[in-house]
Amino acid sequence: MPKIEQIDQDAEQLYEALSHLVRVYQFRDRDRCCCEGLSVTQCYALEHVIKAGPVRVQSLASELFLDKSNASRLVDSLAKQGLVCRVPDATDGRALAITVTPEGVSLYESIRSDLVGEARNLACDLSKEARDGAIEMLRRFANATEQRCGLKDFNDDEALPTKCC
Amino acid sequence: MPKIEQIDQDAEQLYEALSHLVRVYQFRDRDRCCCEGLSVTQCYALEHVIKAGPVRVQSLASELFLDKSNASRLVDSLAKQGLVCRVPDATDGRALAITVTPEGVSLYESIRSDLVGEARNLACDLSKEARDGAIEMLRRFANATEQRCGLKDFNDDEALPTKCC
DNA sequence: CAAAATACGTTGCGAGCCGCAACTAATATC
DNA sequence: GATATTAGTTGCGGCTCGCAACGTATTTTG
Repeated sequence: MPKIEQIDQDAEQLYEALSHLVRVYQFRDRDRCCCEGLSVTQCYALEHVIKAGPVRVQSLASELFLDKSNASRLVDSLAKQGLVCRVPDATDGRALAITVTPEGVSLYESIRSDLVGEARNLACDLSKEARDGAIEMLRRFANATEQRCGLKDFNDDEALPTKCC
Repeated sequence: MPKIEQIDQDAEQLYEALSHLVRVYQFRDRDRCCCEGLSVTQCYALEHVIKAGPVRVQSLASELFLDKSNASRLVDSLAKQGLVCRVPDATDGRALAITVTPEGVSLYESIRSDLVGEARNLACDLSKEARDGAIEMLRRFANATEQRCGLKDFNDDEALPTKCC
């Protein structure tokens, strides 16, 4: 029963696989052709506007780990394509409510259904336990990386991260 | 027995989790502080030099999906830090053999063991089947994205990709 | 063998995305 | 009402990227 060794071996394979995936996605972003002419960042921005309803620039910035200046420029680019609109906020004259247009919704739905469909095809022959394991690992990797890089809100004022990121 | 619906639901969760993970990694790259002062790209470049032995600039470029000009600049940055060396290739006077220095090896081993250790900690309480599922899904996502983006070598001259990427 | 074509790597250039800082306008505080 | 704070925009410099032009070395061709 080589249990410990088995886990070490799996950890190596997880690292390799994650590493490869991230590398591929870096290219995908670089090429700026994520889907339907949107960059990956634009795609996430659109997603956030749709999911979080009318949204402030600052909310978009923190969701995408961007400076507000770039969040503003990102809104520019989406607005120029008619996917979102800048609407004056009713309760605060300084703020804007970023809203999605019907074109934005339908484009996002199209992208999302493509990608969910791809995930479905890739996962459909796996057992339920294997699929659940994959979902869980993806979440844990994301959370661990967020924490390692100090992105998380520091709700608890514990010791600083031990590593620079 | 809601089998189909279960798979659809899992596919959505896979998409969400992958999406989140990729977003976090995009930030991690942006901050240029992947590990020990190396950017993610530099880290992958170092890894390739170590794994593939003395290597040409062009090989590095294709491994990282980069133009050879940027691969050359990447070698510059690693050489400046004393992690790799440019050695004239014995068999071809035009080419260079990029070799890793002892400092490069030890830095990479340190980074790798940190990340493999993190993967181990994140995966150790999962069942074998769940871990295998995670490894398999990461690989499939990477391959699917490569193919969708037209990165793969087109060994088979089948029809072109149906989507722009 | 000489000339042309090809291959390897470097550098120059412009484009895009990034964060920081300065700015305008609106709101909150006293 | 004066001052401080907040939301968002714009200017700036930095970094990475791909493309194109270049120098050098090799391979191909006549």
